[in-house]
Amino acid sequence: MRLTKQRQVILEQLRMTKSHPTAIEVYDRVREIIPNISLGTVYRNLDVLCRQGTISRIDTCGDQKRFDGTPEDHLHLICSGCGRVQDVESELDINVDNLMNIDSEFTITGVRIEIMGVCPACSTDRKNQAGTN
Amino acid sequence: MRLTKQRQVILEQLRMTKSHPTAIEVYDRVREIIPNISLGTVYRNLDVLCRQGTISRIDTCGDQKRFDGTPEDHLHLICSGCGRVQDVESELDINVDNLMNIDSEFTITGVRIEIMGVCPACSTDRKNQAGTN
DNA sequence: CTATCTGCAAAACATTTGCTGAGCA
DNA sequence: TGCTCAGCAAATGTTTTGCAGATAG
Repeated sequence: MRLTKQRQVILEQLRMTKSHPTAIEVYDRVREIIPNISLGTVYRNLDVLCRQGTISRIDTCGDQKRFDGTPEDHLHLICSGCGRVQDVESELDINVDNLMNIDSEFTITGVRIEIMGVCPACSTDRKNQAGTN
Repeated sequence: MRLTKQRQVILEQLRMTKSHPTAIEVYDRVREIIPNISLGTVYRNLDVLCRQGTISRIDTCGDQKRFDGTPEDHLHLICSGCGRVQDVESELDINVDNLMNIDSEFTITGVRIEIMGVCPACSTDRKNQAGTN
């Protein structure tokens, strides 16, 4: 795998931010450094980095996928309004018992747990909307 | 809200199946009864029925959304290969403690829990692929 | 040198929407 | 009869892909 300028900057920008940007948000950040990079290149590199395990893809947060520069195991807090994702710092005490008792033809591989919430921006929107009713 | 033939058949087909079909799968089933129904009508009705709470939408199972005719609270088992969704019959003992201890500017509203697995069809695919390597 | 990668543009795919005519209540 | 709804087709938004030229190793 070649370390191109494009791939380098994409990974760097993803690691630099605490947010979990969409492909287009990554594109916008990277364009400030490589103005003529193409969106296709961004998508292709995000895909390669995911396969490699260098980054991870969150595809449970709405219509656009989001990318996470730190694939280490941690919980995500997802805004149900806009899909924004935040890492959860706090430890969460979750007991998942009798997972293996599930009766199905599927091969069980694990559980997916995500915290749902409303981000400050969407919270404001909701209040304003309520006011105009 | 009017009870059109189209709306009636869409809901009926969704309730009739244990699978959690995508919009296009619903469209295909309904077309056997109303051959000239349009895909737009299917999407519009699925949307209305979701807003109403009559059905529910699962949008965490891949690129296509899936629809569930029984919106009562139950767990989903999702195939990580193809996104197929199955209801989980067994009771799962899950303790989620200190959810409210999460330190964030988000307003926490709940937890989303899904069981991940591989369905029989994808399991076979995987084996075949391994064989050809 | 050459296999991999980029930029560009077009294609693919799911979903939404505008419009006009149809049909439920 | 009036207002909601259906069908059709075009638009939208995200992501993927084909191709020809550029470049890392």
